[in-house]
Amino acid sequence: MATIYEVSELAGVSLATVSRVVNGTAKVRQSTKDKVEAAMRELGYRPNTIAQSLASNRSNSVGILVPELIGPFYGALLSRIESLFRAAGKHVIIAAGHSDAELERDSIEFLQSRHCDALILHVESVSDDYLVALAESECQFALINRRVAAISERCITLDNRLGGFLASEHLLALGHRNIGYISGPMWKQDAKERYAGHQQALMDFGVKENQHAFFEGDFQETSGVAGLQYFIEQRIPISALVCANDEMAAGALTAAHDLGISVPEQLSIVGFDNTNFSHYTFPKLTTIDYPIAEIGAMAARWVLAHVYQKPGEPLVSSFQPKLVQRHSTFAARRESA
Amino acid sequence: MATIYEVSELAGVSLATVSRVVNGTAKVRQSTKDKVEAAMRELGYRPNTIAQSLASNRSNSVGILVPELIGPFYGALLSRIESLFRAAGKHVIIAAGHSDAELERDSIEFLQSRHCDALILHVESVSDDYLVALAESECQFALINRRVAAISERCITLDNRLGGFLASEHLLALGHRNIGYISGPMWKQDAKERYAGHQQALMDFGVKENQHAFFEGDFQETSGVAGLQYFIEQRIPISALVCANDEMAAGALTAAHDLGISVPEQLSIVGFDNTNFSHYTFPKLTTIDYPIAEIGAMAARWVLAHVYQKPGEPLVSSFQPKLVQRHSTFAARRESA
DNA sequence: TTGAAAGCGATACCAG
DNA sequence: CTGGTATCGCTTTCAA
Repeated sequence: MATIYEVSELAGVSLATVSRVVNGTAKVRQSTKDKVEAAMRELGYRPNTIAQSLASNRSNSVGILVPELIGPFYGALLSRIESLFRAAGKHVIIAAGHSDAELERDSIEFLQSRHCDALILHVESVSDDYLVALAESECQFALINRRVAAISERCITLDNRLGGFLASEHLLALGHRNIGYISGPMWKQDAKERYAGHQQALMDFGVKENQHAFFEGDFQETSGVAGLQYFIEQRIPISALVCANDEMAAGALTAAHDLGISVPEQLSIVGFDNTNFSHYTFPKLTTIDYPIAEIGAMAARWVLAHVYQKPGEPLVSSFQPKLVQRHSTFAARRESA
Repeated sequence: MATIYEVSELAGVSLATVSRVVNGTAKVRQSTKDKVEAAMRELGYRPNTIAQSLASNRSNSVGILVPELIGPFYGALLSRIESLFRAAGKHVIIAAGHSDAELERDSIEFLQSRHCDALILHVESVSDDYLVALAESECQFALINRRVAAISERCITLDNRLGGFLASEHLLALGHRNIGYISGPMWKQDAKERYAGHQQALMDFGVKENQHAFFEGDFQETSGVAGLQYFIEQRIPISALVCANDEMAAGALTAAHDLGISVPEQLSIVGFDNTNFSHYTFPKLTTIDYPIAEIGAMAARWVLAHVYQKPGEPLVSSFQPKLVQRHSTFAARRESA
């Protein structure tokens, strides 16, 4: 591979000049520029990104840390982020944190050791303090799906509370009064907020929450089946069920089939996230749309604007979820029936 | 961040010596080594990977090119590959080719410009010749899910033909004789092979293929619904349906529900891939397991062995799919009934 | 076993 | 507008 040195020689100009035409960092006379470009073409020159990074102290790479690479959720995020950065000539380095504090810290260090210009973090286990400290070091990063007050200008989130509210409001409006709730792990911020939204909706409709109609799951399918089984065994009377994500909703749906409970006639179910499989279920899942790809895109724009000085459309830091009504929810039977 | 220079000064040794203890490239007296390590610890030294790359001409990064980041399939692949390389101190740079020849080539160039030490390619549109030429350049890469004779030592594949065979054999053994087939785009190698396996099974059972019971889909859910609709409209009599992937099977399942066809009683359906949502469907999908994560792991091992001289377990280049029997298939009704 | 010094391929500052 | 040159942080001969 040709180096900048060979190009400068062939074009009969200095190293510095070649660098200028490559980067467009300063004015160069058109005729010189032409010579240089001809030389570059002739040699098939392509700048060595590694050398560029070392000299410029910028790696043109951004690190992305998500909980999992597998599963229906983060793919959409990564996909969007990758294509945006790709178009900007940056590349993404991807790591998985597996919702484990130590692994998350490791991953961040790993990404930093790779000299990423910026990070996009979707972390759940690491403490707020850690993130604040990280922000105080010279590390540039955007935080997804988590709001930390001290660094809120870097946070891009979904209004999870509103999402939880919408899910339950939908059911309440349909006439349901006995609503079960299968939550995510309550140590996770989003799980907590979604649940808070649920409670808010109950309150707004003047419905008293049945403390027993709550089951703490783990966002996995299996806890969806466990949750529904629990409610049935405990004879908790419910005509509707909100699950804090689609996986658990799918699990509950399966359990309902197995228990001979027909959905939505006997039991309405609503999920959360609108993952790609939510319309593969039967009946198709009513759920809350989580615009994860948009959020990823926004994080990418944040980086482009703050780190690469490429301002684009204005940044928005909070997104609104909305209800996607499909076939797993149904009007409650009249009590008089 | 401390540099190697500062470490050498603090430890009272030369740059070269520090480099030696960092890389273990040569014997260093234990006492010197201790001094150096103490100094490194004191300064929190971490080598600058960019400088290492420039000097050593190795980037410790491997590029992964897959068709899509989104969707249920490649996440599993990426996940496994990432964790294997991470453990080996390498990082992965990920790009998407979107099944488009130009984009695939672009992506490969992009990855090369990033000076990846090796690539792992899952490409479908680029020609065999291109890949052979690429192999003849100095580029190191492993090819996933595609067999190119001239470079077969770099190929890691699933026996798609066997998979197609197993799917249809299962149905035939269940007594089905009118079997519809919804294939992937026939220009894709895997789609062709799966179909060939299907034909083989029919032949083995002495069943004549109904040419009209074939529908060419595009591996997307929508073509699954289109396919089943087509068979029904054309009044092609089928009691079973094999779909060349799970997405299309899920689509066919949905269509069956909508058309009032009960699965599996009136129609058995088998998918292919065993994607993570295949047990969210109702009934749960019988399918062919595609050990995509294992295949990814093998590709990673190939790279570790061939590029980084870290031999591990022996390499295998072809994987066997197997049938995963769930609830979407059922014995054919006796003809006499 | 250790040190000195020459790169690796760019960037960027300082003159001219 | 262009050239010279120091520099980025590390690896890798070559000698000692």
